[in-house]
Amino acid sequence: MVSQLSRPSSSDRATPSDPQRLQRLRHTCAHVLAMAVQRLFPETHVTIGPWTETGFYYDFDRADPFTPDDLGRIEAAMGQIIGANLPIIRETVDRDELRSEIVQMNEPYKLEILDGIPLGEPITRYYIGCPDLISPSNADDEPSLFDVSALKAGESTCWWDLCAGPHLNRTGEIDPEAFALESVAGAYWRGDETKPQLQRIYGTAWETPEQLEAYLQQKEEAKRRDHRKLGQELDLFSIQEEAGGGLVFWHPKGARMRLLIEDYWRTAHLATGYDLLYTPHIANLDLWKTSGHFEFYRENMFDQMEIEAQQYQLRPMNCPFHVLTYQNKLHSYRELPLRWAELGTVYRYERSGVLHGLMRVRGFTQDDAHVFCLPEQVSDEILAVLNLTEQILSDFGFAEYEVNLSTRPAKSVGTDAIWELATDALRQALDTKGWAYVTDEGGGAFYGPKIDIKIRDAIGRLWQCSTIQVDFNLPERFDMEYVAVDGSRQRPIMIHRAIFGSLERFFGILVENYAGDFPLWLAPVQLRLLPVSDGQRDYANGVAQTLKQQGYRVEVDTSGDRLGKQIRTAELEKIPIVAVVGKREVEQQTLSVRTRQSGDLGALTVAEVQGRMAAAIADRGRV
RNA sequence: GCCGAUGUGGCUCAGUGGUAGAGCACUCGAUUCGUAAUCGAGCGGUCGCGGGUUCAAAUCCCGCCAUCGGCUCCA
Repeated sequence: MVSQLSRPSSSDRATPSDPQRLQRLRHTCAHVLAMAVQRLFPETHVTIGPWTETGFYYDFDRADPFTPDDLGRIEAAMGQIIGANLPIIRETVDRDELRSEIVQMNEPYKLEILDGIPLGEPITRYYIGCPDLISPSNADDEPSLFDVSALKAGESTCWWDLCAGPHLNRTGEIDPEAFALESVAGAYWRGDETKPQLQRIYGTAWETPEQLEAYLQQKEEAKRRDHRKLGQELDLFSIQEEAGGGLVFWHPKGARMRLLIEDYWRTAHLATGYDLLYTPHIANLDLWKTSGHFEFYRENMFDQMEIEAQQYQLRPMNCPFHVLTYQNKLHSYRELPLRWAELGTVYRYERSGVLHGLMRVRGFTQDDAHVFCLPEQVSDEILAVLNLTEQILSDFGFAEYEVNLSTRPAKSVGTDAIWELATDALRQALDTKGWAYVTDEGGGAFYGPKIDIKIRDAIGRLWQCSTIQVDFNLPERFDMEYVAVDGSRQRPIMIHRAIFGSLERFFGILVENYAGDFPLWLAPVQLRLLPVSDGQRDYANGVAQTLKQQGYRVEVDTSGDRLGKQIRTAELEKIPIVAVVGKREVEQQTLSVRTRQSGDLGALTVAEVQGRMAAAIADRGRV
């Protein structure tokens, strides 16, 4: 038994292998964490602790909060448990025996879990360091929690958790250099906010220290790209306490970029058969009662305001306005499909704790559109939306997607026939497009099935932006009609779709994707001219004027700083191209060009610079 | 909304009960300069807001607001 207490040798730790092993490892880490916590804080109740994408967590019930300091102590204790290489033993147990044991231990959450296991299912527990296997002589040299001789009477090194498993065989199989505790957060028991709030300790765990290092670097990279940080540094936008949380101020540079995005979007839509609408940001509350939002979406709506004894509502969505526009006259089947798009600003009440930079705000602009069409047009319209989505997203540098098709949920409106028609239309469009997708059975909205598209960014993260939804509800509620071939009144099908989703959010994603280093066509300032000394200021201004007249975003550094400083400033502002203007350049009527992408390009004429910029803009690339 | 953390000049951050600090930015002066920081001076803060304790509060206590990490929710 001595070997079981020895420090783990490197051979105990497997080299990278299968994902199941990694999950076991992470799950075991969660147990080791819980064991360490209960050793250090015996009054703590345990609950659940699963593995996650990057590690593990365990939820605890304890009156006092865990401090960052505690985290360090817990991590050290985990290191000791791992160092002691304790055996992990699975035991199938009798439900009633275990029940009385849990009652005696006063672990109410475990009791709830046990009682939730269906009768007849095997019940297992996992021991770490079964006391029978450990004798005092085996204690390690250095005093530790698991130095048995240091234990008080009645204490043991043994710890167990009710758990289905699976786990590693010994704690020593965890590489002590490949895990780390990350943070403490509140979490509700069973994810239900009416239930007690627990303290969740998050950790990360990997097979090797190198993998841990890579993960930590990825985290650093994400931090470096954080749109909130870059938004401040590059002076793109702000969110101000005085105005309120979740309300975005677009600064000149951010606004310039937004304008470019909007112009691109409008052009693309007009070119693909859309018409554009502008509709109000508030409307009579009755509209929202008709649409059903007041009943079903109220918790996300700002409070109503009273205007001359009428209730008005700030809009959380654009769709009712587009429906009203449709209702303003009688439509023939010959007019359909109607494709109406609007950069529609909406306001939604979000609980203060969920606000997050540009990603989650209270006022935002959707690149919304609604297609009103005949049933037989649905499939083609969906396909057209998919094509437009691909064109737009790829122009912004996103070429990889993950697609979900969500089908009819249990609670829903509409007939089987119409659900089938719509779901088939979505499926058929995806098949024609040739996109692989995952079906989320029952994941659709109550009013219709939908396709969601996630884009993968430069560091591999997925962001859900685009959504295409078929809606049977609003046409019904508003009694929408068109006149069919036979003169009868028929109900059109309505498709909601957004490609960016929210301009604010998409802009945030762009910032993170490019780490603020935008391709030339999006860069708020494309070229900055740097005069070496005051004598070149007029020439620089002249060149800037010429290029500005051609539509380029050009400015002259007016700081009076030395060249080195001007270059440093431009680099920090991530300006794609700088052009040094000194005596030489003025004499030869050239610019000495330096780009972020390619470094020093030497002396070029203004026409040459203009040509290179035009080429880079045309292919949405860099100089 | 809930749990925890944080909040000090425009920005990044020192300052744990005794006269509010630094760097950058900004302004002014000198320098007219060749590819990532020229030198000097100056301006600038009721220390998130409101209350309380104390002779004395950025510092201790209470409430609120905002931000950050999560939960829940979601574009």
